[in-house]
Amino acid sequence: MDGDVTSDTPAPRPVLTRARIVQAAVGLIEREGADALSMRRVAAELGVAVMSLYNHVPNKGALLEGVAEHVVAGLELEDDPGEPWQDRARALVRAFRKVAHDYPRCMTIVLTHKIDTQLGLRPAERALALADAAGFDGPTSVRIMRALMAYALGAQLRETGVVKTLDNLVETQAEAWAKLDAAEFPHVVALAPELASHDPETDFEFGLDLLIGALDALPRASRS
Amino acid sequence: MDGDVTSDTPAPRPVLTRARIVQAAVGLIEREGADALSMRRVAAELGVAVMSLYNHVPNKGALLEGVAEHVVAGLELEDDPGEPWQDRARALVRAFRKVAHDYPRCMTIVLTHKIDTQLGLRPAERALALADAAGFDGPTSVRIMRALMAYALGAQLRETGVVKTLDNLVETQAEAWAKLDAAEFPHVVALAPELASHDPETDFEFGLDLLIGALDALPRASRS
DNA sequence: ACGTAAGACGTACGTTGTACGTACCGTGTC
DNA sequence: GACACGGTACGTACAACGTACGTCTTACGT
Repeated sequence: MDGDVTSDTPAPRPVLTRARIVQAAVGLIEREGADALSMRRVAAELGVAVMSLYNHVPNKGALLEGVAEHVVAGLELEDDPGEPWQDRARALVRAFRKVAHDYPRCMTIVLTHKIDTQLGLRPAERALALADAAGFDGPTSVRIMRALMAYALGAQLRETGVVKTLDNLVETQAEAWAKLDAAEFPHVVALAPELASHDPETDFEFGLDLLIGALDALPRASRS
Repeated sequence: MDGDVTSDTPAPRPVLTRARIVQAAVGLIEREGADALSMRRVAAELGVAVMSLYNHVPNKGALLEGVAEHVVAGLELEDDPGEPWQDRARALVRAFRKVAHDYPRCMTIVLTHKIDTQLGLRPAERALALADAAGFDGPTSVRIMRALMAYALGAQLRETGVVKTLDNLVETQAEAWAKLDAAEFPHVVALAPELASHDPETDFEFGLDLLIGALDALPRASRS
């Protein structure tokens, strides 16, 4: 009566695999935060013993790398070389924004673990391709890529709250505002409402337009 | 003979204080990495028992916040309102670069822990002040601050190698280059030398000039 | 001189990552 | 069909971790 379990569609549950482990880890992190991730919790999530995980993952660090890999694999990088390069650049940076929004609590791990698959190179390739299409020479293209990456990264960190410092405390502790003396932080106090009201979308696009506009104004060999 | 120990300059060694604990933690992190930090190691560093730390720090999380606080306190934010705002903006963003260079391995912690002192607001205040000086209105100033922060953050993360992913693997694994097929990553392969040769200084300034130039070109109420 | 509060310390508990040995199970090879 | 074998699941065990709790020493106000 249990013979048909071995059909051509084996029930995915009992089969333990690296992909399933990573997925469970990602789910756990998104639900309870990166601190809550432990090999025991992941094992419990999958209904297996702790050490069974080590048949598919050498250690916890490798699991975290797997998580980072999984997240960047979620980058939707469809590209239409026919479009103007400005729009392609926007789409690229926005793809970053999307994954960061989809996996907010995984971002810490993505940022602190390297990705040794070629997946990590896809964004770089895209950025270089469109810089090339825009008519920039090699070295400049590399710098453009790095500047775009830097902005995409930083903006996303701020928005998802991975970076707790800087101006993020603004919205959380309303009572702290009272203790600020306007003498030391006049502009911060004066612009309190603007600082408190988050409109990440336009904030993000503002900086993005700034950068792309600057790139557009840059001299280059061939104009489109 | 030990009476003069209680002079006006008490020997800093035996006196256990929060500042000394934080400093030891920072030193340990910079020497051995953030993973090596543990309450026991810090205590050993200071030659005290583990639980003695808890008289000055409620828990490890608070210690990490202290570390983050210490690092941002190192921001050298001298400012001359007389200078053109472009130069002031450059100085501000470069201050970020400097601390990130001074405490590279602490950056992970700085980024993932909030700072509840007013120290965290100093950069924001500076950015808003110079945006104001440049003649931008309130909401725009806030956006400018956020864009500058985003770039400063992202650029520094890339440079210090906190972000292991993206294009950082490029320089480390020279053998990986061979496995890249030029069909999938034509631009990456073509620009390999440029990608490998790191000139962080000019990379950083390139993006910074891009941003500030774009700001300069932005319409605003009062021109300087 | 004495009570009191603060700080340094030791012990102990629960949780973590993982090294190691064991048991099962499907797949060639005779 | 019997059998050895490689891969996988599992349980046990250990060192290191964060920290709650109780104790002891010490400095100080009275």
